Amino acid sequence: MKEHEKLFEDFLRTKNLKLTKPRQIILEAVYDNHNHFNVDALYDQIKKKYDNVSRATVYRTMPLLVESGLINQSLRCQSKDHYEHVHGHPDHLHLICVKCGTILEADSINAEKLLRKIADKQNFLIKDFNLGAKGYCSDCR
Amino acid sequence: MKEHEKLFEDFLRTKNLKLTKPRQIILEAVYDNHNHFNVDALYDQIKKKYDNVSRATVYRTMPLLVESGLINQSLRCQSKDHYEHVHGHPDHLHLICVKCGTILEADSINAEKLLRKIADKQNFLIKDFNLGAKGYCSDCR
DNA sequence: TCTGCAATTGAGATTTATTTGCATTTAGAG
DNA sequence: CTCTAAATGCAAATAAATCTCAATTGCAGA
Repeated sequence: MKEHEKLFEDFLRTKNLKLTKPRQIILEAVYDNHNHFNVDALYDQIKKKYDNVSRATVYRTMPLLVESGLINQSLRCQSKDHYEHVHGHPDHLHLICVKCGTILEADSINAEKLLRKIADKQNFLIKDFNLGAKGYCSDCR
Repeated sequence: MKEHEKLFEDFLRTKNLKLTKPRQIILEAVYDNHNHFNVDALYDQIKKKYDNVSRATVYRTMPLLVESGLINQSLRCQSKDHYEHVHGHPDHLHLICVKCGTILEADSINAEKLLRKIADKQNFLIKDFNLGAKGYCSDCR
């Protein structure tokens, strides 16, 4: 059993919930995604391999995955909720309390550096972080 | 004319658009909100003072306000698009190119410090920043 | 001030995302 | 194997966001 599956099962157990087939399939699909995704895309992806997981189940599973800390709800764009799974990658680690759900930030990570990285790769998505000042960019002034 | 109104008008002019009554009313309502809001709430707020601005116009104006840099689309959501207006407050400054729309981050701001501040005030909302690691919080271990 | 045109609007219809109700099925403890 | 709570699929219901279109408005130029 993969680690994230184990983690999810542990989480579910704490709430008297079960790791069912559909939930396994959804989790697997989530982990096949290495970028942002929305429920619709995830559903399509799942439907290619299995044809018996309903959209409603996917919708019902997302909040559980978020609460478990395995995925984040990332930006909402195009009128859709977007998610991304939490990698083992240092830049994506979370400080999540698996007992009470409390998440604390890691003090060893330089957030500014990370923001720059994100900014470089994805350009303007960093505006959602509320850091900034108005003006002109070098190309425009 | 208030400063933000002027800024919005300038922005609109660069796109051959006009600062109309409904847009003024919407902008005013946005600036009466000192926290997050969604279109629905904004619409209700407007309706209390004026009864002739349609929901469609509010929806149509939001992207313009975002593009102008006067408001952000915020991270928080419950299947609704959320916004907040950009204050003059240092923690909320944006580096927005008003010509081409390019936004650059301010290098003098310590993002980590800011993240901590946000974390302190709002607790777990920082998870949207994708910084973290799993574990237990001091209360739980 | 008047005219013409592009931009804008309101109202309602429409599309799309998300949630819910319910009968049926499933997981897992005993 | 049996029982029960949890989970599912389907379809219907909500709710959010967008679009259509006829009517209106703002503004540049005569």
